[in-house]
Order: sequence, then C-alpha cells, then structure tokens
Amino acid sequence: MPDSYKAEIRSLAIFEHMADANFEAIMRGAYVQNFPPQVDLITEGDTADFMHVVISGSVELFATWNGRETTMSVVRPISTFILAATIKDAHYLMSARTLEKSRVIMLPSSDVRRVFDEDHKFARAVVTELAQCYRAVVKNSKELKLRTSLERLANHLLRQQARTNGAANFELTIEKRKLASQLGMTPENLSRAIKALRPYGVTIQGTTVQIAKQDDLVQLAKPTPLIDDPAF
Amino acid sequence: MPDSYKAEIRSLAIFEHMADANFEAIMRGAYVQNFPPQVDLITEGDTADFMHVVISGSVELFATWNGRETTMSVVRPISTFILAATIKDAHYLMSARTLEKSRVIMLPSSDVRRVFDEDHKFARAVVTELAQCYRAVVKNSKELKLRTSLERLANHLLRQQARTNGAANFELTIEKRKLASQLGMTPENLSRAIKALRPYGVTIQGTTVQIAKQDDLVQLAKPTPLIDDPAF
DNA sequence: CGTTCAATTGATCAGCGTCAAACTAGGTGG
DNA sequence: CCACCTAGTTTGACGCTGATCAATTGAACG
Repeated sequence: MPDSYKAEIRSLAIFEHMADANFEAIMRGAYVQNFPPQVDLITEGDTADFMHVVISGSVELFATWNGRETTMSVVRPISTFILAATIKDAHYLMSARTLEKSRVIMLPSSDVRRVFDEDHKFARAVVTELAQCYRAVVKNSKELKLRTSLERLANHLLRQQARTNGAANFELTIEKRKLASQLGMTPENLSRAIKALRPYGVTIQGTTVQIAKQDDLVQLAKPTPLIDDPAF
Repeated sequence: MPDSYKAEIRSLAIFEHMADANFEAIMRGAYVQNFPPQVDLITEGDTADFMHVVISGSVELFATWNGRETTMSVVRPISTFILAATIKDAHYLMSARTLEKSRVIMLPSSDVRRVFDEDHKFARAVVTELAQCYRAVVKNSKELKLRTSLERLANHLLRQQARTNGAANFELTIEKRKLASQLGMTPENLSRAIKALRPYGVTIQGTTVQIAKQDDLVQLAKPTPLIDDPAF
C-alpha cells in the first residue's frame, strides 16, 4: 500500500477521526488494485469478505433476478460501498463492476469489524455513513414509487446539474443505457422521454445536456429535498 | 415510564447490552403513549426529534409527493423506526401513522445520540440495526425493479406464509388497499392479481389466504434469499 | 474504412392505472 | 333483530404508459 494512497484514504470522512494505530491496523491488511472497465468486483450472494472504496473511475452496483438485471446506483470517488454487508458479516445483496478504468481499495471485513469494536470515532463515522446510505436508498425508493419515468428523468437532470456547477450546460456521466436502468426504464423509453422534455427546453446531444428553460423544467420536475437533495 | 414497559424495552436487541446507567439515561427522557388508529405520528420533512419504538399495534410508514402517497412499509412490534434520521440529526424522510390502536415509545433523539457516543455496546447495536434496515430497503428496491406486480404479490404471500407458521392457510395482516400500495400497485390491480394467482392454487377470501399448490406458486414466484429472506 | 455497439425510431402490444359502478361486510341505530 | 350506512373491495370498460421487437442511424475505435 503506497503512502500516497494512504493519505487520500485517511482523509475520507469514515477514517478521518480514528486513532492512528487503528488506521494502520486496517491498512495493513488492505490492498489497492487497478481494474480495467467492465470487470466484476463483486457478485451478489457471495460473503462480504471486503469493504470497498473507489479511489478513481466509477463502479456500478447492480442486481439480478430471474435473468433480469437492473442498475441500483453508480459509485464515484471517493466513497465506500458494500458497508452494510461488511458490518453484518452477511452476503452481498448487490453485484459490482467497474464502468471505467478504476482504482479500488479493498479492506478485509473482519479487520473493519474488529476496529469498529475498538475505535469509537470510527464507529461513529461508520454509523453516519450507513445512515447516509440508508437515506439514499429510501429516497430512491420514494422516487420509484411516486414519480413517472418522465418525472424521474427531469429530476435526475436537475440533480446532475446541481452536482456539477448549476450551469445550463453539463454532461451526463454515465451512458444512457445505464441511466435508463437506474431510472427504472428501458433505453428506448429513455430516448422518448428525452424527446418529451424538448418542450421544456431540454436538449441532449450525445452526453451533453442543455437546459434552456430552467423554470419550465423545474415546474415539471417539482424537485423536493426529501427526494432530491443528497445532503438532506 | 412504568417499569413493566422498561423491562420489555430493555430486552430489545438495540438496548440489550448497554450499560444500566445509560439505559436509565435514555429512559428518563422517554415516554410511552397510546394512540388510536389512524393517528399521524410523524410528518416527513419535520426534524427528527424522537426515535420511535412500536410496542403494540402497527404503524405505517408512508411517503408523499405531488399529491400522491405510497406505503413504504408497516412496522410491527417490537421494532424501532426512524433510526437513521435520529442518528444523522436530520429530517424525517417518511411519515408515520398508526394503523391500529398502538403503543409507541418515543426517545428524544438528542439523548440517543449522546448515549451512542458514550456507550459502545449501544453503538454496536445501533449499527447492526441500521445495517439491517438498509438491507431491507435495498431488497425492497430490488423487488420493485426486477419483478412484475404479479411476481411481487406471489412472493409477498410466500414471505407472509413463512412469517407465520408455514402452513397452507394464514391471514393477511394489513388491508388490501395498503398491501397494494406497499407492493407498488393500485387496489384494483391487486384484486386482479389475486385472481390471476388462482391457477397457481391461491385463494384469498377476505383476509384469509389459502395456498393449495405450494410448488406451483413457488415456481412462479422464484423466491430468493437475496430479496425475500429478511434475515439474509 | 469497416466493425461493433450504443442510440434512435417506428410499430405493436401488454400491463397497469383510471374511472365508474356494483357488490360486500362490518358497524350503528331504530 | 333488521334496515341502513359507510368504507373497502371487486368488476368492467377504457386509455395511457411503457415494454418489446425489429430495423435503422450514429458514433467510437482499431
């Protein structure tokens, strides 16, 4: 484990306030790995032997059942994933694969649990992170059940816009096929939904989004912090 | 706070192993209340001043947006709810109302957070509970995105059956209208889905369910622990 | 300059929601 | 004890949303 990574990891909210000795203990068993795109990191159902941290690139969390597959979320640097399974010493509920060339840190779950029991600062950080994740899934679930696909797309665009700089022009960060799955629709339907947003001033060419009539889109999307604000 | 409740609360997994002094500290500010059916306990968006524990009866967690409403889950004794908002000192993401006459304990969030910082056993229990909740929502989200409404109903029946005694006959514990909302469909559609399960040996009269051809239903439902086993 | 895969478009269809009406059951009061 | 009221449930008819299938266009890459 090179020191350059260590400093970066150390600055993550989840590791920030823990004791040096405990951080070292976790790092001792950890290793960093570089993956090309489209590599399976995790398969749902496996035992959660590692907690993961994405350092660069992006990782898709997805789930399958009966031959179907859906994108649950996309994890970007710098964040953890599969924390709950590690804590509970349970099986992964989701699979994970790299979308781009990615650097991922893998921390043995048993080490994480051991340090959790010894370092209260770390425990506090883990709970905060876990609560955050929980709330994110609840928001996602609310969106799925309460909004139509057009409304989901409209709100996704507004969230993406806010995540960048709030400007009228910005980029989609994942391919449309994945976006469709994440929003709970088919690629074809997403394509049509994009067209349906044209009267609201939305133009999407390739990965470039332009929002010409912000107010109109907002009026359609009716965003609420209770669903759309990641920090709420 | 009567002592009879205290013992009951003390035996909850989340409070079981914490120090006596800390338990007393939490109980000092707590109070128990009896509610009739259909009483609003919590409104989404409010600050999470209390953590709740259902002692008897049942509580519906639901969410609203733009005039629409959906049932997120039904909480039964003895379990906590709205733990994440308490931990994060954030706003409720869901609303809650009693479905039946219910007894609910309310613990001031600030007390819970304070004791969390002081009692490691309690912290451990909170994390476990939170991880459990997280995984439950993920499973629910997977079900929504990967299964049709008929499949969701079929699996719900099997889960409900497993939750009681595994017998061919059992009772639905919530009214069909709520069940429909929980499963992400309309009451009318649920009614038709029930009929569509008849060829698979399912009969539902009122709240009584009879599963005559277990194998057929299982073959349709294709249950998996990764979605359907609450303990997995 | 092909090759390949994503994205789009069109046509069709199934699933599901909506609306309206009929039916049922549980509870209340005469 | 019965009639009635109310609310949940069921049924039917209809229409819209979104999925599926098939074919075309477009874009990235070697």
